[in-house]
Amino acid sequence: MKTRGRPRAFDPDEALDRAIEVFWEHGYEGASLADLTTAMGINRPSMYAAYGNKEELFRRAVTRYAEHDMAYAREALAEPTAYRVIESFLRANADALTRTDRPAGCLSIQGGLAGGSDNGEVAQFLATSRLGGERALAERLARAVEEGDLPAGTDAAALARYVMTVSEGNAVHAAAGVDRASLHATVDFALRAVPS
Amino acid sequence: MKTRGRPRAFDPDEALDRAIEVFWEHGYEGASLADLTTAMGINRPSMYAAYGNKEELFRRAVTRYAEHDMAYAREALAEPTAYRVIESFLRANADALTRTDRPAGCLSIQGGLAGGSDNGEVAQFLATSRLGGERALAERLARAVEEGDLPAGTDAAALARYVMTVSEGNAVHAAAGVDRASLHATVDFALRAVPS
DNA sequence: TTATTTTTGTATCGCTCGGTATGCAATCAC
DNA sequence: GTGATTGCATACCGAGCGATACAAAAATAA
Repeated sequence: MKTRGRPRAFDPDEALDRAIEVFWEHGYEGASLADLTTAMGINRPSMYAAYGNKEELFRRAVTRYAEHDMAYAREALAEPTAYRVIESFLRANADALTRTDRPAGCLSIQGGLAGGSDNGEVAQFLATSRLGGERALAERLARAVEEGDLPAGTDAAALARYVMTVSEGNAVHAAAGVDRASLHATVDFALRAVPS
Repeated sequence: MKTRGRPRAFDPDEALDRAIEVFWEHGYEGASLADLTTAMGINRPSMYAAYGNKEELFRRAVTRYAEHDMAYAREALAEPTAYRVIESFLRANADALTRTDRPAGCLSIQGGLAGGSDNGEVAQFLATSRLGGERALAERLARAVEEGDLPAGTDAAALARYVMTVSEGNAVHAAAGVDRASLHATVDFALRAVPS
């Protein structure tokens, strides 16, 4: 019942990867359907049939981006100490922001900070997505406080927010063309603030 | 020769302030001429006569924003020590990002990070504008190194970039609705990294 | 084969966008 | 007053937007 009809001539995940890059470079509003479908190598009706509409395509793109392009964030949480969690995250982040085979910066920030023509729904979706990462980091750091890995009384949520702030600031810099070494120099400073 | 003809019925600077808020909230692309002229209280032809076109209006808005809404940045540079320069800047920045009488966040970031339909000219203009602030701070910090106020060998440019990174990250958080106290908590952490 | 189902390509929809042409209103020079 | 000059208001332009209608194409089911 699923194999009937003309078979799809493209790989939805691969097409999604192309869409990710377009959204990444131009933002949600700046990415037109013409840009998107051209990059994806499909026609408009195929896109609508496969993903629904532009906003849904974007949400799927962001989801896939979070799972694949930001896998380093989840991996960093597995580091044994709070300091190494933070360092691993910020280093991998600085590298990811300056990959030569991908647009500079971070989709979840470049996608759209301000509420565009819609009532900020896209921006809010992205903000919620980012906040999810921050909460995960906060939980990991709270565990570190419990374990005595971080000084007692350390505000894990605030420290997590600080780390994410540095990461987002680096994303802004990367989008502006700042190079990898400079981002790592920023990380060098940022790490000095981590309690030991 | 200037007082001939029908007098202008609006104050260009005040109208510009209204335009600033629209760009601030919706970004360059998300702000339509209908939004802008409505907020400015003028008709389309009046806008074109007074400012040229949408992009020119935006550039003037950003310029005025930098001069007025970010005056605290220049004032911070006048503080006597490097640490107080940085603290003053980050504190005032956190307050400015969460003013209740203005949109949350920072125009020069919300205006547009990604290159939209144009070839990223607006994003580049904003990036250059931000970089100007970073350079001014770097020069102030370099002076502090010379004066022995910062440890010899301190990389003033890197420290300035770090401070701006925190400020930009806070702007991203503020745009997402994070409150003032949380931004200051981030500043608390950030200041620990400043060499003394 | 024939009927059914799904995708594809083309051509187009209604709408909103940034930008303007045109005529009227308001002021100054004389 | 009268004419020149400038800003204001309406109505409109071509272009590009996101989204679709429609029919040909390609597969399975019978």
